Amino acid sequence: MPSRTVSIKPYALFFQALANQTRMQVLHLLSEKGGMSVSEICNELGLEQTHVSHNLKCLTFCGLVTPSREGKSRIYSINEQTVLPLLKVVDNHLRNYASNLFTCDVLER
Amino acid sequence: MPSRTVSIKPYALFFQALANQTRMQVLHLLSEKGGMSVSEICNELGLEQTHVSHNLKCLTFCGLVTPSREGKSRIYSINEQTVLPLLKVVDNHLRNYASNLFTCDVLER
DNA sequence: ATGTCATATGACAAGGCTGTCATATAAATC
DNA sequence: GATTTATATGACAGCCTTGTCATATGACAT
Repeated sequence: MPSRTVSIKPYALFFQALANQTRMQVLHLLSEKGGMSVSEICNELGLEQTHVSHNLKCLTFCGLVTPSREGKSRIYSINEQTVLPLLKVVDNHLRNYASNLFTCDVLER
Repeated sequence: MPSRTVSIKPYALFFQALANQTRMQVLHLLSEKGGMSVSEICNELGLEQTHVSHNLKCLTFCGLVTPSREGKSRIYSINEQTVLPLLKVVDNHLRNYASNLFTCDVLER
């Protein structure tokens, strides 16, 4: 039995939100170009609206993006305080310790 | 079509390695107690050996842990350079922006 | 209030991941 | 080299996640 029980599930859930190409694409896009409406994201990434909306809901739920009304549109912006340092750590990791991830489709186990 | 195509897949794969309770438990454990053999990890977490080995392979593949022989055992240690800052960012995020994740089982979407 | 534009929601099939079982390999001791 | 101990690998059923389709809601203008 674990000697000190930290609640682990929230961590796994949080990372699950990031473990998806579409959601990572959205985060990268928003982190580079700032707030965007759903349809702008769709156009930029060439993805369907419902597809993007579903994934934005997931990102919103995890506090990674925040929507704000602007007329009929909803502008989504990233949580810079979290996303920017996170991407920085991962950039560094991929470069230095996990370059193999660039040439594979599936996780080994 | 994306105006600037960054390779996104490696990011998603990397986070996928973290999007699992067992693997998060292992990372937390190793980050607190240092290097451990597979059987020690099993005992600490109360998990089956094959289960742990499978997940250690995944973590190793992603460069999050590194094994080293010690007699018949294999000692696994975390990549501190990545894991510690990563957990710090996420700790902070969960506290400030995603406390809802503490009381849910499934990601909303 | 009706129409239109923008976005969200619900449901579901297809595919992917997880944990477990059975089994293999690797190192050390006898 | 046979045995024991420690860990790894392969296969597979069950579950979860994904993207898509059909449809609903919300805001604005007429």
